[in-house]
Amino acid sequence: MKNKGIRVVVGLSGGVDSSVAAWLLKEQGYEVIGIFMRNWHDESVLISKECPWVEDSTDALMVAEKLDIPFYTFDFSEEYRKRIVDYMFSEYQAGRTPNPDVLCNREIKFDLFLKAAEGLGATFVATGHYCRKVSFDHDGETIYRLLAGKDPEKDQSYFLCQLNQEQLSKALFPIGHLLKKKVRDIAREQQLVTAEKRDSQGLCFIGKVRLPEFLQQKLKPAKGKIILIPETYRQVAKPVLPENQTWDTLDQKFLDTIAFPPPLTPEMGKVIGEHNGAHFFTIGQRKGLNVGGTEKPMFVIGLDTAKNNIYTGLGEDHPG
RNA sequence: GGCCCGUUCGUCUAGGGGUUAGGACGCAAGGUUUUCAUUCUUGUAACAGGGGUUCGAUUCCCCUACGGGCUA
Repeated sequence: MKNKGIRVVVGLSGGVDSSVAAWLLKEQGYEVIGIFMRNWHDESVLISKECPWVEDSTDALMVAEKLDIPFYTFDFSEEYRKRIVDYMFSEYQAGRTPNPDVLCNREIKFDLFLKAAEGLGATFVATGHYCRKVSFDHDGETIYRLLAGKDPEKDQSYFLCQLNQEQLSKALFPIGHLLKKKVRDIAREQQLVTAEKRDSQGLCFIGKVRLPEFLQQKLKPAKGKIILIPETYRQVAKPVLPENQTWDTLDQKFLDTIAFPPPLTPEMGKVIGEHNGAHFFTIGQRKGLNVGGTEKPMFVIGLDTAKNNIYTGLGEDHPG
């Protein structure tokens, strides 16, 4: 049988996707080991009911039993805090919006988890991500390329964008070529307990949190100004492509002026409210400003965590 | 001190003798989304106070309070 004797460790989250991924691998003849990771212990930050991980780990175990594969639990919570959560705090502190789950894949699932899997003698690590991997030869070297999942509604390739070739070479994504509906159909056919379970949301391994409350573990609230920038603030015209230049030949200076427009300043607008800390907000955000009475909804268009200012604009088509 | 005008959900406002007092923004709860957001759906909430007139006042009249206009 194809793939016989090739050992694969699959991360079982307790959801449908990884359950079906594990089943597919087994069908394909691999020697499959299921691992549940628990990387977060503080339930108090969660929005919904307590201890979702209990149910998740039980479900993962039941799936493993159903498939008749070995099952273990790993705990990387200490490293998860250091590498992912601390990074989140520092990015928000700096007024930026991090993507912890992208980092989580690079640092946890395809680093610590991958190494642990290799320790178990595995050749590959598999997950229930909706994305695909292809390979081709270039100068005698095998190059791996990450592709979007086939289901356009569920594509998760974005979360794996920071994997390097080494990591990618060890990765398997068994459900990337399937639609979500098909995955659920398989789960039902195989009578996996996770078949009807709803999709998980929020931060991977943590869950759905109220961001400002979560961040307050480390970041202190501080009153600051909300400044409304009028739609007419921009004096600079839209950048025009210089003569006899194409997008490929543009010099760095020109690109920089497009990519980094001059920062917003308080003088450009007027103070219309107060907030509890610019580092709790993100550009594009609408909710949470607590300013009403405007004709159109107000969005965050800029953050200055040094001055603790939030810049806002009205409506979707504001130049900011 | 005299003569005018205004006061409606948290905010900006629509209405004008019988309305479920409408909308927008905010806020809240759900749905979508394995980041943060976005988005969708539903919901919450008001006639400044006191007297009249009237079958019926948020609406008309008077007074009080608080804001804007011409005048010793």
